[in-house]
Amino acid sequence: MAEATGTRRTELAPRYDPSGLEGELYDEWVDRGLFHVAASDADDPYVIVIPPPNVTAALHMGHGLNNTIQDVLTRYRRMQGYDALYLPGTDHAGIATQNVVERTIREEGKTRFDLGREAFVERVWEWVDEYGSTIIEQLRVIGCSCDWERTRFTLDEGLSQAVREVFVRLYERGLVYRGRYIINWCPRCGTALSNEEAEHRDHTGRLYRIRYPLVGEGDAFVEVATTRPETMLGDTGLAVHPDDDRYRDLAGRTAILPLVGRELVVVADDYVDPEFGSGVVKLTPAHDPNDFEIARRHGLEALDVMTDAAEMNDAVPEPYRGLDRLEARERVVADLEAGGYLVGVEDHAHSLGRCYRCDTIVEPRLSDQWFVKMKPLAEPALEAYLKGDLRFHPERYGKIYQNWMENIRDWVISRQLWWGHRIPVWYCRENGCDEMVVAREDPDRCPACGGELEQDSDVLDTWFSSWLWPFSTLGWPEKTEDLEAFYPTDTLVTAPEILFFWVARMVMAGFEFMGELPFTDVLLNGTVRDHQGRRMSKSLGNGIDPLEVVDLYGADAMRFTLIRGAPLGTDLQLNNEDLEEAFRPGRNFANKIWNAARFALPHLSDASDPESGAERLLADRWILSRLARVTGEIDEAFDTFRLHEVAESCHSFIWGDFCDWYLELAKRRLDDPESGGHRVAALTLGEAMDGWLRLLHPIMPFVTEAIARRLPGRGPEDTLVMGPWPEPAADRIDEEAEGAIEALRELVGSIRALRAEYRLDPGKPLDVRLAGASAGLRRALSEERDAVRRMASLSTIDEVEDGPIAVEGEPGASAVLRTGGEVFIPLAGVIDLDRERERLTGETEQISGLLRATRGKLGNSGFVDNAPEEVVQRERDKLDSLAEQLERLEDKLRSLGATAS
RNA sequence: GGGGCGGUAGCUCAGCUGGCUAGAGCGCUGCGUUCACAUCGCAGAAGUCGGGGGUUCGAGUCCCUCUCGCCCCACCA
Repeated sequence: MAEATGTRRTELAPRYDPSGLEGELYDEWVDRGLFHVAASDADDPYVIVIPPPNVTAALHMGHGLNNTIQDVLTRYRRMQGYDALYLPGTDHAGIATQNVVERTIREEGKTRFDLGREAFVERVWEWVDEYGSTIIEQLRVIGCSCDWERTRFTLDEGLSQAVREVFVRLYERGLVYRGRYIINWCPRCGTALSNEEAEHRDHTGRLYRIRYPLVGEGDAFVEVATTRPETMLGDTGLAVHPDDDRYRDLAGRTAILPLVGRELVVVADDYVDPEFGSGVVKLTPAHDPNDFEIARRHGLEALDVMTDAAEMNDAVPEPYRGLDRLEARERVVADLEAGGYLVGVEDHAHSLGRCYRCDTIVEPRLSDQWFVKMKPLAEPALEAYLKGDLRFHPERYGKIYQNWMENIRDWVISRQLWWGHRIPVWYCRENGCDEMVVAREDPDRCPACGGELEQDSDVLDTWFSSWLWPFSTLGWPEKTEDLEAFYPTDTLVTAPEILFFWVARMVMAGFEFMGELPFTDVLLNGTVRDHQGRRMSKSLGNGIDPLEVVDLYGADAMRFTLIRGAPLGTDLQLNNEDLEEAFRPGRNFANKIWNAARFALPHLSDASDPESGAERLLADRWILSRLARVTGEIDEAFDTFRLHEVAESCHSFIWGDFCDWYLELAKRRLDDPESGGHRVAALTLGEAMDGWLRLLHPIMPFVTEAIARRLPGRGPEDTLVMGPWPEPAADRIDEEAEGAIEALRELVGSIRALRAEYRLDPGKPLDVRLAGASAGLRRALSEERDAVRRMASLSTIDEVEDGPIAVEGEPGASAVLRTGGEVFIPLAGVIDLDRERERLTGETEQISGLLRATRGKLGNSGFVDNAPEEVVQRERDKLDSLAEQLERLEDKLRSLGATAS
């Protein structure tokens, strides 16, 4: 990077090597503060907040995709002149982080209880201080242009203040409450989980049919069905449907709970489905949400029969105490069978909730927890979507969001963990004083009796801090300059898995605490999968390490491959067993650009204004016209978040138009430094490159920057990072030049095709004749004759003005051009005339088929009257072109002595 | 049970409000090493657009239906 910019012939390696170069550029950008935005300067902000990764996380390909998308959007807006802020940070991730540190102390043979709460939390902080910024550092490697001066952590002082403020406010509004309900409990993590944190998966279990004897009725019994026989130890009743004729007189009678001997009253309740099982339900109110509801309606008690670890507790008969719930199940079933109570067992498919952090089967369990009442919060969040203020990309996620909002349930926010935001609630320990204090500042003594207070031992759900992220990171609840300048943010980019966990809740928090949406557009990126379509995961070991990819192929190659491979709303498949195959497109593209620059750079300093001498040629006008069009297409693609189209457009323009054609056409002039044309070509070359380097910069920031600073008159102090972004110059759209160069491309292409068709020696220059060429093609040819000769390997091109292109029966190969005219390659002694006739006959059939179809269309008044004029005109033009092609083909065949078909 | 999505070339996918002879990358076949790039160039093969019906001048695109996949939500024991 230290090369003198004054050197005219910069020596570039023939292979692009991103290693070293990317890191240096990145450091330089950061050192110059290019990614930092001060609130005082932010007149026109564009803001993206990162979905804060867990502090325990290492960067994986999912982040790679997600963060690259955020960075591409940010860089685009920054180049357009917005005060673009990409705000980074991490999440304290309560359960995940606590688990990680518990594992490390387990290696010392200890548990968190051995250390005690304070010492354990201290250990977690030590861990976070040491490893917590790993993922943040890794984001730099992939080129993310984050404002590092604003890095936040959900347990920072300020963010913790926000959490506390929110809890207290919601409590004051009556939206936070404490209650005893059935919640999902993870016995391994030892904590309550929200509905979202319990993942339901299908499972084939068993359905056990059990007899419960009726009291005082001899051998009479009722049969019940259950998938969880161990919970019967906590049964406190039975239920039937009130209209079930079979059990019309059963309600009010009493049954005996086998193995326990407790008497159970039978109640009648609408909830019971007479179709299922025997139509009699056992009620275990402490371990089943439905049973809990029924029991409450009928005043039945709830008996918790398990410990925190899901082992049977002292409320069950002695033989079962201390058994794990699954061991207890076996034991209960065996005992039922021995006692003659078991009627039958059958397979039964149902779904089981599992802990999203450790996959343990969750236990529905009655316990005291804190909840947020969600319905009032959901109303404005739902309305914002229905009104169109909140948009999802792809749109279908809006319906999923709507469905969730409409069926929202209260949110359990207390967690029985040590790592996290402590619940700001204190209880008076004084005998007989029931005072509870909910406070923003830690209270000293009980305000009622002056007694000692004890803080609630629970912490809050991690997501209770994440949902504040778009404003807590900007200083809320303080009225900061940042908040004023950067809230609301603009685009939220995240994975669909956390639509409910995070996105939906942020929208609710935005309305509740800031009075407006936290962002207007939500972009949901797809999932990264391996070659077999499986989700990449640690446990499958099928992940791809982004750092390894960067190391091998460069961040640009990775970014391009990801963006180009992931159209909006689709998953991205990458071959995890062959990284080169997976990332080759990006690597090759970077190399292609590098080599185009390697060729072009030495010429650019010769550029001068066309007015000082020669005119721009059609080729020059064409490439600038194409650039203008592509710029417009790219802006449109950005506006609709179709980033893969941005990548695609850059790729096809740079490779397919600029490298394959413009450079080839310009070479002749560039190689002749004496001509005025040389200066014009150099000028155009520089303009085109300047344009596409900028267009591509958001996706491939490094290679574009490395090249841009080698352009004449530019140095290391000039950067693409701050723009400007190219304007889609409408005045450069040039239909004439596009038509002419298009015809020229077809001419070259068809000669090449004939050469391949007849396996002509690739090195041997040919003589060709051209007849009936359009004015545009003739003009293009007059400008680019030498270039065409070189590209098609020709010695002469004879333009036949009048008369036939070949004498009757002259051996040779012909091609009829769609853009008008005909090419003939005389090939005495080489060509097989039969074969040529056959080939031309095939083409004739194809063209006449199309011609028939087109004629039919235009002869149909329904079409001509109804279709837009533009479409009809296109068909007319097509008809003319096809008719001409057909005529030429038929003439050709006649001259070869064949009967035209 | 409720909600949502998808089936286009061997593979992964584009094809946006219906309208050029349905495209791209990878893979495959053939040819090519002087003049930026073999991480390259040129040419080529390959598609009943899941099946059926309908609307329309016109359907890969809209509607219905069947079929095959996938995802999310849900308290039927």
